[in-house]
Amino acid sequence: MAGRPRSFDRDAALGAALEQFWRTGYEETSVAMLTSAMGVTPPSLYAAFGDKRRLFEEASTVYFQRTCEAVDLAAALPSARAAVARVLDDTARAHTDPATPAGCLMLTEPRLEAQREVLRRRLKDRLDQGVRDRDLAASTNTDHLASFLVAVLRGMSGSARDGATTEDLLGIAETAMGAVHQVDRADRVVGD
Amino acid sequence: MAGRPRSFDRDAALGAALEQFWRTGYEETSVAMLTSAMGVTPPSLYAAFGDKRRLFEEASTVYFQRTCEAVDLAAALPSARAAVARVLDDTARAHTDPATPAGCLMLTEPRLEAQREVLRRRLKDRLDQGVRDRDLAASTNTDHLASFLVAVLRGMSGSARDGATTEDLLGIAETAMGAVHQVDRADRVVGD
DNA sequence: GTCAATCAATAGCGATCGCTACAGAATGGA
DNA sequence: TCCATTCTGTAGCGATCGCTATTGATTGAC
Repeated sequence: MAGRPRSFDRDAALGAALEQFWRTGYEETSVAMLTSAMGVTPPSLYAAFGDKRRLFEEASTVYFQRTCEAVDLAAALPSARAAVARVLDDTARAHTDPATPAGCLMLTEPRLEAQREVLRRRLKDRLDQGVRDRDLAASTNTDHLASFLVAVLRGMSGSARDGATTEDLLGIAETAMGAVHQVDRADRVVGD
Repeated sequence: MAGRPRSFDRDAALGAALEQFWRTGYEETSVAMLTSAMGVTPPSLYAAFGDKRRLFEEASTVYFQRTCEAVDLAAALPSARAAVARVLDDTARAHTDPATPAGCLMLTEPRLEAQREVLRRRLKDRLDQGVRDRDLAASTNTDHLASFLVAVLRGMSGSARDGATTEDLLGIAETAMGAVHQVDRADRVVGD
């Protein structure tokens, strides 16, 4: 029944595929690049992962779950403002980590729109909680603010791909924080 | 000396190429897609524009000049804050204009990094002028603010490609404005 | 040891990639 | 009119694309 065991570590190969997709994006990554990065021949790749699209989906799911864990960790902070600051700070550092490709696969890859919407939704939920906790102004438009934050994160990812440094991204993050508790100026003055 | 005249309008063909590049990006746009969009056969394309890369450069230069004109128009507004608001508002509308592809070629295409840097520089110059005019706080970090604005514009472009509406982008733009004159909170309170 | 099952590697499929050789059509100058 | 020149379209170049038929190697079950 049981035949010859596979000669490579599936998880390690998946990780290598993720890094390649991360570095060059879905369309620009050829199967030849993947097999080279994974140390696997094409038939093994297709036997283990189906096809290029499914390999990408599996790899991007790993990536997505990592991202969600980081966001959940930040969301656990006591105030919405602190949570947002943490997400922005983490992102600035992660996007320029020399140990990984620049930028963020989830924010850069066109076909991961659904994951971006999930991220947006999580941010909005945390902001809504912040409004209930009264650490954000009651008049805060959390929809706009969440979309704004995703846009900033995405912009940071693009800047990182263009060669921005950690300090550049931290500057963007710090500037973006200026928009977080100031959606309604009357409330801001009162609230402070 | 003069041989057979070309049978197509070069500028019109260039415009069609621009739209195709705008819609699908450089790498994802094949020469076959270009010839189809331009109504021209491959040899005519190569005779008139050199090769795919040079055609892209010519088309993106047209696009870049249009963008610069719009930014210069906004920069002519009396206050830096008004200029930034205008750029954000224009961008929100342009990125969702049904007459053109969603998003912005200059902000989305990886190989147009140099143009993004020029845009960033123009924004920074206008912000510096705003500091000199005292309509921005003296402590404003115009480098960070300019990088932030490019990141937001870029995020808006990506959101538009994901299907965001004009209203979505206007919400992002409005939220981003909250970060413009609030870089230093002490100055903000005094200044208002 | 034998066999069924599962893997790995070579080699190459049809399609598309960016690009061009070639030949015919259309022009202005002599 | 005839030629040099330039454009146009067909047809196809070599390379790469995503993917797979085929074969031989390696395993556990019996």
